Amino acid sequence: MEEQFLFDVFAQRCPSRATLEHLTGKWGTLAMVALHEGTFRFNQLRRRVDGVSEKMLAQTLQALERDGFVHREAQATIPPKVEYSLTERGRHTAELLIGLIQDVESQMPDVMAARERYDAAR
Amino acid sequence: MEEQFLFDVFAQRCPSRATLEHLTGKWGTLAMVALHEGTFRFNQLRRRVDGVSEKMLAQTLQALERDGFVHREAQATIPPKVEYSLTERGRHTAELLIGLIQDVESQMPDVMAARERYDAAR
DNA sequence: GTTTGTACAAACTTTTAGAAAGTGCAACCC
DNA sequence: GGGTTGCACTTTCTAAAAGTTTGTACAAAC
Repeated sequence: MEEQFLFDVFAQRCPSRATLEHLTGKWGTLAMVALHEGTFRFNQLRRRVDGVSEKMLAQTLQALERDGFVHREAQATIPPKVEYSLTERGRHTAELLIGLIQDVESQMPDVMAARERYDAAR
Repeated sequence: MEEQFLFDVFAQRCPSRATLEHLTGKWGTLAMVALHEGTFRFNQLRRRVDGVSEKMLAQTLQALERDGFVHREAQATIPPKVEYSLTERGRHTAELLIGLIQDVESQMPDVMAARERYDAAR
Protein backbone atom coordinates (compact mmCIF):
# COMPACT_ATOMS: atom_id res chain seq x y z
CA MET A 1 0.00 0.00 0.00
CA GLU A 2 1.36 3.34 -1.03
CA GLU A 3 0.48 6.93 -0.17
CA GLN A 4 -1.78 8.52 -2.73
CA PHE A 5 0.48 11.58 -2.96
CA LEU A 6 4.13 11.90 -2.19
CA PHE A 7 3.70 15.52 -1.20
CA ASP A 8 2.76 16.87 2.22
CA VAL A 9 2.35 20.58 2.95
CA PHE A 10 2.92 19.96 6.64
CA ALA A 11 6.53 19.03 5.95
CA GLN A 12 8.67 22.13 5.95
CA ARG A 13 10.84 21.17 3.00
CA CYS A 14 8.13 19.75 0.79
CA PRO A 15 7.93 21.71 -2.48
CA SER A 16 4.16 21.69 -2.17
CA ARG A 17 4.43 24.18 0.65
CA ALA A 18 6.09 26.76 -1.59
CA THR A 19 3.45 26.22 -4.23
CA LEU A 20 0.69 26.63 -1.66
CA GLU A 21 2.29 29.88 -0.55
CA HIS A 22 2.42 31.20 -4.10
CA LEU A 23 -1.31 30.60 -4.39
CA THR A 24 -2.40 31.71 -0.95
CA GLY A 25 0.13 34.46 -0.33
CA LYS A 26 -1.15 37.98 0.12
CA TRP A 27 -1.17 38.67 -3.65
CA GLY A 28 -1.31 35.18 -5.13
CA THR A 29 -4.96 34.62 -4.31
CA LEU A 30 -6.04 38.01 -5.62
CA ALA A 31 -4.04 37.64 -8.84
CA MET A 32 -5.48 34.19 -9.49
CA VAL A 33 -9.04 35.27 -8.86
CA ALA A 34 -8.65 38.41 -10.96
CA LEU A 35 -7.24 36.40 -13.85
CA HIS A 36 -10.20 34.06 -13.65
CA GLU A 37 -12.26 37.01 -14.90
CA GLY A 38 -10.24 37.07 -18.13
CA THR A 39 -6.98 38.15 -19.75
CA PHE A 40 -5.21 41.17 -18.29
CA ARG A 41 -2.22 43.28 -19.19
CA PHE A 42 0.27 43.98 -16.41
CA ASN A 43 -0.90 47.42 -15.38
CA GLN A 44 -4.52 46.51 -15.89
CA LEU A 45 -4.08 43.73 -13.36
CA ARG A 46 -2.24 46.09 -11.08
CA ARG A 47 -5.20 48.43 -11.00
CA ARG A 48 -7.58 45.52 -10.39
CA VAL A 49 -5.58 44.22 -7.43
CA ASP A 50 -5.84 47.32 -5.29
CA GLY A 51 -2.69 48.10 -3.34
CA VAL A 52 -0.19 45.76 -4.98
CA SER A 53 3.22 47.22 -5.82
CA GLU A 54 4.79 46.69 -9.23
CA LYS A 55 7.56 44.65 -7.71
CA MET A 56 5.25 42.30 -5.85
CA LEU A 57 2.91 41.84 -8.78
CA ALA A 58 5.80 40.96 -11.07
CA GLN A 59 7.22 38.57 -8.48
CA THR A 60 3.85 36.95 -7.84
CA LEU A 61 3.12 36.47 -11.52
CA GLN A 62 6.56 34.99 -12.14
CA ALA A 63 6.06 32.43 -9.38
CA LEU A 64 2.60 31.51 -10.65
CA GLU A 65 3.87 31.27 -14.20
CA ARG A 66 6.74 29.06 -13.13
CA ASP A 67 4.35 26.74 -11.30
CA GLY A 68 2.19 26.54 -14.43
CA PHE A 69 -0.92 28.32 -13.14
CA VAL A 70 -0.50 31.44 -15.24
CA HIS A 71 0.29 31.89 -18.92
CA ARG A 72 2.34 34.90 -20.05
CA GLU A 73 2.23 36.13 -23.65
CA ALA A 74 4.60 38.95 -24.56
CA GLN A 75 4.89 41.06 -27.69
CA ALA A 76 8.35 42.53 -28.20
CA THR A 77 6.94 45.88 -29.29
CA ILE A 78 7.58 49.35 -27.94
CA PRO A 79 5.84 50.07 -25.69
CA PRO A 80 5.76 46.44 -24.59
CA LYS A 81 2.52 44.50 -24.46
CA VAL A 82 2.24 41.52 -22.14
CA GLU A 83 -0.92 39.56 -21.57
CA TYR A 84 -1.55 37.35 -18.58
CA SER A 85 -4.16 34.61 -18.38
CA LEU A 86 -4.77 31.39 -16.48
CA THR A 87 -3.73 27.99 -17.76
CA GLU A 88 -6.26 25.19 -17.56
CA ARG A 89 -4.74 24.00 -14.32
CA GLY A 90 -4.80 27.57 -13.07
CA ARG A 91 -8.46 27.97 -13.90
CA HIS A 92 -9.29 24.85 -11.93
CA THR A 93 -7.41 25.98 -8.85
CA ALA A 94 -8.72 29.54 -9.16
CA GLU A 95 -12.23 28.19 -8.73
CA LEU A 96 -11.31 26.80 -5.32
CA LEU A 97 -9.88 30.18 -4.37
CA ILE A 98 -13.04 31.92 -5.55
CA GLY A 99 -15.06 29.58 -3.37
CA LEU A 100 -12.88 30.51 -0.42
CA ILE A 101 -13.22 34.23 -1.06
CA GLN A 102 -16.96 34.06 -1.38
CA ASP A 103 -17.10 32.06 1.82
CA VAL A 104 -15.00 34.65 3.64
CA GLU A 105 -16.96 37.60 2.27
CA SER A 106 -20.25 36.02 3.29
CA GLN A 107 -18.93 35.30 6.79
CA MET A 108 -17.69 38.83 7.34
CA PRO A 109 -20.69 40.01 9.39
CA ASP A 110 -20.05 37.13 11.81
CA VAL A 111 -16.33 37.85 11.76
CA MET A 112 -16.91 41.49 12.66
CA ALA A 113 -19.19 40.45 15.51
CA ALA A 114 -16.63 37.93 16.77
CA ARG A 115 -13.95 40.61 16.74
CA GLU A 116 -16.06 42.95 18.82
CA ARG A 117 -16.71 40.25 21.36
CA TYR A 118 -13.01 39.38 21.51
CA ASP A 119 -11.89 42.99 21.89
CA ALA A 120 -14.53 43.67 24.53
CA ALA A 121 -13.35 40.70 26.63
CA ARG A 122 -9.85 42.23 26.58
CA MET B 1 -30.94 46.25 -6.48
CA GLU B 2 -28.30 45.79 -3.84
CA GLU B 3 -24.98 43.94 -3.72
CA GLN B 4 -25.25 40.55 -2.10
CA PHE B 5 -22.28 41.27 0.16
CA LEU B 6 -20.92 44.58 1.29
CA PHE B 7 -17.42 43.19 1.47
CA ASP B 8 -14.89 43.00 -1.35
CA VAL B 9 -11.40 41.53 -0.93
CA PHE B 10 -10.17 43.44 -3.95
CA ALA B 11 -10.56 46.70 -2.06
CA GLN B 12 -7.43 47.42 -0.06
CA ARG B 13 -9.17 48.70 3.05
CA CYS B 14 -11.95 46.15 3.19
CA PRO B 15 -11.76 44.18 6.46
CA SER B 16 -12.39 41.00 4.50
CA ARG B 17 -8.90 41.24 3.09
CA ALA B 18 -7.34 41.02 6.53
CA THR B 19 -9.52 38.05 7.38
CA LEU B 20 -8.55 36.33 4.14
CA GLU B 21 -4.90 36.89 4.99
CA HIS B 22 -5.32 35.38 8.43
CA LEU B 23 -6.72 32.25 6.81
CA THR B 24 -4.43 32.01 3.81
CA GLY B 25 -1.24 33.38 5.31
CA LYS B 26 1.71 31.04 5.51
CA TRP B 27 0.67 29.65 8.90
CA GLY B 28 -3.06 30.34 8.93
CA THR B 29 -3.88 27.64 6.41
CA LEU B 30 -1.74 25.02 8.12
CA ALA B 31 -3.12 25.84 11.57
CA MET B 32 -6.70 25.65 10.34
CA VAL B 33 -6.18 22.35 8.56
CA ALA B 34 -4.31 20.85 11.51
CA LEU B 35 -7.09 21.87 13.90
CA HIS B 36 -9.62 20.21 11.62
CA GLU B 37 -8.03 16.93 12.71
CA GLY B 38 -9.03 17.60 16.31
CA THR B 39 -8.17 19.51 19.47
CA PHE B 40 -4.54 20.42 20.05
CA ARG B 41 -2.52 21.96 22.82
CA PHE B 42 -0.17 24.78 21.87
CA ASN B 43 3.07 22.83 21.62
CA GLN B 44 1.32 19.85 20.11
CA LEU B 45 0.14 22.09 17.30
CA ARG B 46 3.59 23.56 17.01
CA ARG B 47 5.06 20.14 16.38
CA ARG B 48 2.33 19.35 13.86
CA VAL B 49 2.92 22.52 11.87
CA ASP B 50 6.54 21.84 11.00
CA GLY B 51 8.72 24.94 11.05
CA VAL B 52 6.44 27.45 12.76
CA SER B 53 8.01 29.60 15.48
CA GLU B 54 6.32 30.05 18.84
CA LYS B 55 5.78 33.72 18.15
CA MET B 56 4.11 33.20 14.79
CA LEU B 57 1.93 30.36 16.01
CA ALA B 58 0.71 32.45 18.94
CA GLN B 59 0.07 35.42 16.65
CA THR B 60 -1.71 33.29 14.06
CA LEU B 61 -3.94 31.61 16.64
CA GLN B 62 -4.83 34.95 18.22
CA ALA B 63 -5.92 36.37 14.86
CA LEU B 64 -7.97 33.28 14.06
CA GLU B 65 -9.52 33.30 17.50
CA ARG B 66 -10.41 36.96 17.18
CA ASP B 67 -12.08 36.33 13.83
CA GLY B 68 -14.08 33.50 15.38
CA PHE B 69 -12.57 30.56 13.50
CA VAL B 70 -10.70 29.11 16.45
CA HIS B 71 -11.80 28.41 20.02
CA ARG B 72 -9.30 28.72 22.87
CA GLU B 73 -9.85 27.01 26.19
CA ALA B 74 -7.34 27.71 28.94
CA GLN B 75 -6.88 26.15 32.38
CA ALA B 76 -5.12 28.41 34.86
CA THR B 77 -3.02 25.57 36.24
CA ILE B 78 0.72 25.25 36.56
CA PRO B 79 2.00 24.25 34.15
CA PRO B 80 -0.65 25.91 31.98
CA LYS B 81 -2.92 23.87 29.74
CA VAL B 82 -4.49 25.50 26.72
CA GLU B 83 -6.57 23.67 24.18
CA TYR B 84 -7.27 24.91 20.68
CA SER B 85 -10.09 23.72 18.45
CA LEU B 86 -12.15 24.99 15.55
CA THR B 87 -15.49 26.71 15.96
CA GLU B 88 -18.33 25.60 13.74
CA ARG B 89 -17.60 28.44 11.34
CA GLY B 90 -13.94 27.49 11.44
CA ARG B 91 -14.69 23.87 10.62
CA HIS B 92 -16.68 24.92 7.59
CA THR B 93 -13.94 27.17 6.24
CA ALA B 94 -11.23 24.62 7.08
CA GLU B 95 -12.91 22.20 4.70
CA LEU B 96 -12.41 24.62 1.84
CA LEU B 97 -8.76 24.95 2.79
CA ILE B 98 -8.38 21.18 2.92
CA GLY B 99 -9.84 21.00 -0.58
CA LEU B 100 -7.29 23.52 -1.73
CA ILE B 101 -4.40 21.66 -0.13
CA GLN B 102 -5.44 18.35 -1.61
CA ASP B 103 -5.76 20.01 -4.98
CA VAL B 104 -2.26 21.48 -4.70
CA GLU B 105 -0.71 18.24 -3.49
CA SER B 106 -2.27 16.29 -6.34
CA GLN B 107 -1.07 18.85 -8.88
CA MET B 108 2.51 18.83 -7.62
CA PRO B 109 3.87 16.45 -10.29
CA ASP B 110 2.57 18.85 -12.96
CA VAL B 111 3.91 21.81 -11.01
CA MET B 112 7.37 20.26 -10.82
CA ALA B 113 7.31 19.59 -14.55
CA ALA B 114 6.18 23.15 -15.28
CA ARG B 115 9.03 24.50 -13.16
CA GLU B 116 11.59 22.48 -15.06
CA ARG B 117 10.26 23.73 -18.36
CA TYR B 118 10.29 27.32 -17.09
CA ASP B 119 13.82 27.10 -15.71
CA ALA B 120 15.11 25.41 -18.86
CA ALA B 121 13.72 28.23 -21.04
CA ARG B 122 15.71 30.66 -18.90
C1' DG C 1 8.13 69.67 -25.88
C1' DT C 2 6.28 68.02 -21.72
C1' DT C 3 3.46 64.62 -19.80
C1' DT C 4 1.67 59.88 -19.84
C1' DG C 5 1.82 55.05 -20.52
C1' DT C 6 4.20 50.46 -21.14
C1' DA C 7 6.54 46.22 -18.31
C1' DC C 8 9.53 45.59 -15.81
C1' DA C 9 14.81 45.61 -13.04
C1' DA C 10 17.79 47.48 -9.60
C1' DA C 11 18.80 50.08 -5.45
C1' DC C 12 17.30 51.49 -1.18
C1' DT C 13 14.23 51.77 3.05
C1' DT C 14 10.65 50.13 6.08
C1' DT C 15 7.98 46.46 7.87
C1' DT C 16 7.58 41.84 9.20
C1' DA C 17 9.04 37.21 10.17
C1' DG C 18 12.01 34.19 12.65
C1' DA C 19 15.49 33.01 16.35
C1' DA C 20 16.86 33.35 21.07
C1' DA C 21 16.18 34.11 25.70
C1' DG C 22 13.15 34.89 29.85
C1' DT C 23 9.03 33.44 32.95
C1' DG C 24 7.44 30.54 37.12
C1' DC C 25 6.65 26.38 38.55
C1' DA C 26 6.06 21.15 38.55
C1' DA C 27 7.36 16.62 37.35
C1' DC C 28 10.93 13.40 36.06
C1' DC C 29 15.81 11.47 36.22
C1' DC C 30 19.71 9.86 38.89
C1' DG D 1 18.81 17.53 46.03
C1' DG D 2 20.28 19.29 41.58
C1' DG D 3 19.77 19.44 36.90
C1' DT D 4 16.83 18.84 32.88
C1' DT D 5 12.49 19.06 30.55
C1' DG D 6 7.96 20.73 29.53
C1' DC D 7 4.20 24.18 29.58
C1' DA D 8 2.26 28.59 26.95
C1' DC D 9 3.46 32.20 26.02
C1' DT D 10 6.08 37.44 25.84
C1' DT D 11 9.93 40.26 24.89
C1' DT D 12 14.06 41.49 22.54
C1' DC D 13 17.05 41.29 18.65
C1' DT D 14 18.37 40.22 13.95
C1' DA D 15 17.64 38.50 9.25
C1' DA D 16 14.49 38.35 5.48
C1' DA D 17 10.77 40.02 2.99
C1' DA D 18 7.77 43.68 1.38
C1' DG D 19 7.24 48.28 -0.25
C1' DT D 20 9.03 52.69 -2.39
C1' DT D 21 11.64 55.12 -5.69
C1' DT D 22 14.25 55.64 -9.76
C1' DG D 23 15.59 54.31 -14.31
C1' DT D 24 14.73 52.30 -19.07
C1' DA D 25 13.52 53.22 -24.33
C1' DC D 26 10.40 54.73 -26.86
C1' DA D 27 5.57 56.24 -28.73
C1' DA D 28 1.30 58.61 -28.61
C1' DA D 29 -1.52 62.33 -26.82
C1' DC D 30 -1.73 67.22 -25.30
